[in-house]
Amino acid sequence: MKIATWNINGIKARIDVVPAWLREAEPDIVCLQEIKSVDEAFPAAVFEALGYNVETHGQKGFNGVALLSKRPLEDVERGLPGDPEDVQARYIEASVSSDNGAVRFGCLYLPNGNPLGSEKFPYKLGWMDRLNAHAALRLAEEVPFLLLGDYNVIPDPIDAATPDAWTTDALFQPESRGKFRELVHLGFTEAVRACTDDPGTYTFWDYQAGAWQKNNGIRIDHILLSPQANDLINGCGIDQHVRGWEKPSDHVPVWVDLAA
DNA sequence: ATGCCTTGTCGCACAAGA
Repeated sequence: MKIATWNINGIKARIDVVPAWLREAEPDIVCLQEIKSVDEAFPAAVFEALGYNVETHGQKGFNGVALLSKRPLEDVERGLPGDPEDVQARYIEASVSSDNGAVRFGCLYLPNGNPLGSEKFPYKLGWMDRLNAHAALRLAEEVPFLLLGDYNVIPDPIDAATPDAWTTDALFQPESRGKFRELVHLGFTEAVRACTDDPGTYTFWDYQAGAWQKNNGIRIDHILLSPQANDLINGCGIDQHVRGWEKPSDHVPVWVDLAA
């Protein structure tokens, strides 16, 4: 079972590229972020025609997450627990049944947090605290569980082509990196780093200043595996070539293959 | 240092992204 995450930066603008990648990669489950669409406007029929079940947690103009799955999506939960006042659509969670039992997964779009000094940075850190608390509860269930998405965190200097350029950015602050590390240390395996320690392994390249052509990227889209999910892992990958397609998102798909 | 691009918005410039 291949399960992927991809920040598509707007479903309307990516209505050709996303199906093209689905046909090529044939993932079983896809976690989409930044659909920038309300639920009613999400083009579910396009994906249903490709054999996917669709669940969305949308918002007008910004944010928004969605799940595509060839197997039925069960026990869907929308929104990150812990703050009823939070109206930003950044989290959706569901389960599928497999030959090796149920697999549960959360699709997240973690706040960017820039600029430092604004209210956006503490919002990011608070959101991370809520994510970590929720993740701890899921880990205690001792079942296959994955947290996939755009974390907006550069974990380590090796995860940026030019780490010095990010020292004043919310994505690379010690607080952001520390909370991400705390999350992993709850007991997750970070899939991509378990598969490769190669530098130059990025998932995002800015649209500006020829970042893609220069491979001036960062690695901010991650897949975390509970121990029970990690036991099932066959491999993982980053479909970097998609960044070179016409009208691309600035992020590319990241995926894991599970024996499930 | 700033903008570099791209997206969505009841647009005719702007906010937000990372």
